[in-house]
Amino acid sequence: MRLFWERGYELTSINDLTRELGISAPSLYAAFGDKQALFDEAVARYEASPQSVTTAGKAGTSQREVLRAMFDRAVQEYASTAHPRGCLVNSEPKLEANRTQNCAITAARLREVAESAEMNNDADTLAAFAQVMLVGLSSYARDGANKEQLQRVAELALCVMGSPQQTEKIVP
Amino acid sequence: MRLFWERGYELTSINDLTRELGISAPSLYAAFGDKQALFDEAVARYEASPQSVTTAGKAGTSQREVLRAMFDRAVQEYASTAHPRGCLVNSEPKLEANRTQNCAITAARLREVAESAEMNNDADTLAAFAQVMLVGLSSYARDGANKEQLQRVAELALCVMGSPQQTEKIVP
DNA sequence: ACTGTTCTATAACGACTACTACAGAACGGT
DNA sequence: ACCGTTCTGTAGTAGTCGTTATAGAACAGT
Repeated sequence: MRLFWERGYELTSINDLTRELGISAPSLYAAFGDKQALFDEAVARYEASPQSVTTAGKAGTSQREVLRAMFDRAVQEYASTAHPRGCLVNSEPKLEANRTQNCAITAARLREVAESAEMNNDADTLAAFAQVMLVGLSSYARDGANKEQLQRVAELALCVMGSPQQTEKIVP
Repeated sequence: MRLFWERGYELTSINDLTRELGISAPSLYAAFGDKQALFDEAVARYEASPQSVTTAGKAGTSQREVLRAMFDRAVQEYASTAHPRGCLVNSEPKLEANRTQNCAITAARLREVAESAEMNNDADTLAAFAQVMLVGLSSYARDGANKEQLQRVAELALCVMGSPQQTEKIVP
């Protein structure tokens, strides 16, 4: 997972993988099938991580809070030095289907928390905007941006939701 | 340029290039040096194109108009079917330096048109936000988004600048 | 101790990579 | 018509790619 994450699919060779895993090629093929299957398992493991941005979207009770939770998680994770920079899914050309699905998941989540005051924000467009931000932030982190730089951009992006006071839930 | 644009550097082989150009490998090497040099020339040609997003940023007399011009151009170009989807520079991992430089160019342009009413928007952060949006939009287009989808996201992104009336230039 | 199974590593496969030595064709100048 | 230069294609370099056939080691059951 780490190797695919930092180099991408094409630039990660079986040789790199066997050296890193400490096993020989036939063992790798016996265990995983082929390179694509190993990659699929790595991606599945990545997406199942509790640190994933998608799972962060489950928090929050308003559209703004959902986006904030996702952006905060992205800022935290994409700039972390504990693992490769950026996002595996949002950086890898082979993972178009995953990005599209994540976008759909976000749109569904946004519809769940939609309030009358924010209904003017189309959930699909808002989810696409969030996905665009995440891909862009991942690239920005890969290009060397630190956590503070990511934070400022994410903060600015939240302006599309208006000020927090405007969208705060009004309990009757 | 077209091949690098649609497949990226690593996935474009000399064989692909010679077949497309209709010349043989030795001629290609005599003309361009090596693969990297040919790639550099292709990127230079791409960036010098009058359709480039960077040149679009030269228009506009306010920070908002500069961003709008860039986003409009991105929407127009990234979803065009006249050439590969998305952006060569913003999709290619090898071109980190180009992205960083484009970000600096945008920041400088934003400072030029800065007005007292918008000085609260830090030009560097705003340029980084624009760059993040462009990378994200490029990925979105590559993943299959059409012009209308890009347009809606770009429109939403402009909300960070407030409504047009607020930032419109006030002639004394 | 012997057998059958499971795991591992060495070594090789064919196909591809970027790149180039060399030979022949095409060309302009005299 | 001939020579020298420039260009082009054929063919090949060494290396890497993903993948696998094969042979030996480790191990459990009888």
